[in-house]
Amino acid sequence: MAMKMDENDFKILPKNFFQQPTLALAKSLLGKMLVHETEEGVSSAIIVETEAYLGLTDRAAHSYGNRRTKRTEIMYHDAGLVYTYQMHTHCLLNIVSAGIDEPEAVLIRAAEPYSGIELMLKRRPVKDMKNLTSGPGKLTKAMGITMEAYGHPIDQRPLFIAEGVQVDDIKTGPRIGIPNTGEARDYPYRFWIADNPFVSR
DNA sequence: GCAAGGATGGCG
DNA sequence: GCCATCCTTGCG
Repeated sequence: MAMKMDENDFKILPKNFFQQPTLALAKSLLGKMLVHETEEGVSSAIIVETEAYLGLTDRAAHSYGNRRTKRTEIMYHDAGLVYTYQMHTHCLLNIVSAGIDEPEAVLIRAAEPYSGIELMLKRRPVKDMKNLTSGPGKLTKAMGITMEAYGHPIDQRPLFIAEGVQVDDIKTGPRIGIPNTGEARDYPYRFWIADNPFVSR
């Protein structure tokens, strides 16, 4: 009988993994496993694209200029908490980074389906598999991640990040979709795994 | 109150 | 490249 994958095989990354500088964390998250356990089942995907948002001085960040609102409040708290917010009709997933009152975060932009693919296709039917999780709104839909995740510690079930695969070739470039943020538009705060087909655009 | 504007996705 | 869509924000 063949070995079967189950949620117990995932090695959850501890809280201190998220306590590193935001740019370093954004890179470190590439190749890691994003896992969500729900009543419908378990789905997981390998993170292949991230973006860093550096808070107070980064005009593209929601917390730019110390804008502490109900929405951004969680960014001012501990590294490793989930910052979800709605963009148009979608929920976007971020991991809070840096220290208390340093409102920085890493946006998870794209992932490669790993397990629970049937379940993900049920949540988000697509003809081409390349479309399943190749964008920040796509991956949350496919993995059943909603605004309910706001404030959740990402080192705990049912939504967590685990050890994944070795990554050797990381690409860097400007972030996506922030045209009106002055010079911040060109900051090289976007990271992705070279040649991975699930990277957005 | 209300208008403006997105860290998007899908279609042409 | 265009637009549907809907919540958050800032201002009146």
